[in-house]
Amino acid sequence: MKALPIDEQLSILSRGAAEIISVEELRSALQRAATENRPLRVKLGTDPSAPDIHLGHTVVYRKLKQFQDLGHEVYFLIGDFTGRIGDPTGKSSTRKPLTREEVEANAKTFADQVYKILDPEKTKIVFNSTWLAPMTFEDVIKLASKYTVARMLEREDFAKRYQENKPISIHEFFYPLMQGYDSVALRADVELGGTDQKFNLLVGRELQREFGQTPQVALMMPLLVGTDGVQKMSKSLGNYIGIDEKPEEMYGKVMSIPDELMPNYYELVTEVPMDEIKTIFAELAAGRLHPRDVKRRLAREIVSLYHGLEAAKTAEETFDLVFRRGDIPEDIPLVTVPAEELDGPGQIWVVKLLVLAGLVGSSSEARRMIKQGAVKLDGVRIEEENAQVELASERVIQVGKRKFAKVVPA
RNA sequence: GGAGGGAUUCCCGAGCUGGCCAAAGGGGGCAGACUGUAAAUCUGCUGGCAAUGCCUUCGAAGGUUCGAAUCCUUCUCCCUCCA
Repeated sequence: MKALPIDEQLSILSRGAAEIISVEELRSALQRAATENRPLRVKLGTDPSAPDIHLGHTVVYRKLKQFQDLGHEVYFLIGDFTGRIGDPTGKSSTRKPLTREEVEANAKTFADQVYKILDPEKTKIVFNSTWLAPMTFEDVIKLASKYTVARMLEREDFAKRYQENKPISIHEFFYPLMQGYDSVALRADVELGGTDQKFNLLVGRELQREFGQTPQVALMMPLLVGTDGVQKMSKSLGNYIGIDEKPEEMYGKVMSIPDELMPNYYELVTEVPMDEIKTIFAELAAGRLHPRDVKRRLAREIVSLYHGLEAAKTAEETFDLVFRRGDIPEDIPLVTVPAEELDGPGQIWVVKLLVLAGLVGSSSEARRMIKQGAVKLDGVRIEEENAQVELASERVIQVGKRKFAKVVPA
């Protein structure tokens, strides 16, 4: 393994990290790996439910990739067993166990998406049911005996619930234990996770020590803030940027983040070198760079990571066309309007046209949009909700700034 | 086991002396203006329907009434206190 100087490795690995427990241990682990010519075993655990990877997830995946680039091995752990227990949020106490087929299907989807970032050659996908399922009740008791209730209650959400007299099921205590035991089973040298995983990562260290292993280094990455600029990125909050999204969509979403988020995004989800990032923001602060251009660059960087440079450029052009000049994008859905929907030769009611084009959810919504001046046909605003419009040949109808459809009579 | 409180539209939360309730207010979302694309700000909209009317909606099912989110009965679920 041709290793970079340890300090250089450390600086790469520390980029964006919220906390490393501890930096010194990481340094000696890297040192050990270099002298013994043995790659570090880097673990990341993930939920087995259907994956749909967004930029938020990629923060940790990028970190894993950095380990790979430095020659280390990644263990991408799918918590298929853990998933049957339910996570300790108290709410979704029990989940349906996934079938073997579902687990495998999800694993494949995961792999497809994760390999957009990770190097398949250096990635091992593992399932924790492999070692957790065969454990006997006796094994479990033994494992449980290695941790105390007091230490469990250090975990913030447990402590809070305990204090507020909210129920904590015994089985929830096993969640951190299982995750920790995964580290033992994998003999992990490093475990990555979001800051919300701190407690679990620390349990891993504790258990490894109990089992006579060198405790793993816990490397925590911050949770990426979503496009709303407030809450963490998550699919259910709708403030996410999926890595499978179309380039145009992705570019637009990046452009919509608040300016304050830019440094954060540059650091966590692009490959722009730290030095350069510092320069960019120094220039920005000095007023020599326009925030818009800094954000354009960010959007280009992100889109090209997942779709390539060409697609990023095209997305940028489309974006400029639509938003800066108010033109109509090139690639918009074409909807054929069936003849029976027409009211007369080449005539149709706008409201109906909007519904058929799929630009609004109901005719009531269509009326509202028209009243608010959001509807344009070939760039001309429609003012009257009962308007009949001509539809003899292809026309472009638009709702708001970004919803377009080409409509054509059958 | 006993006593009490609650379930309202996407979310939180008023209403609950029966009609003026498609249901206050806030949040979120959407749209318009402004911009740099955003953020911030201001304004408007925010159940459905070829629509100054009609239909469905206030945990579920029944009932009282000309008329029920509002009153009665049963049921389901949640919470608090006592044991």
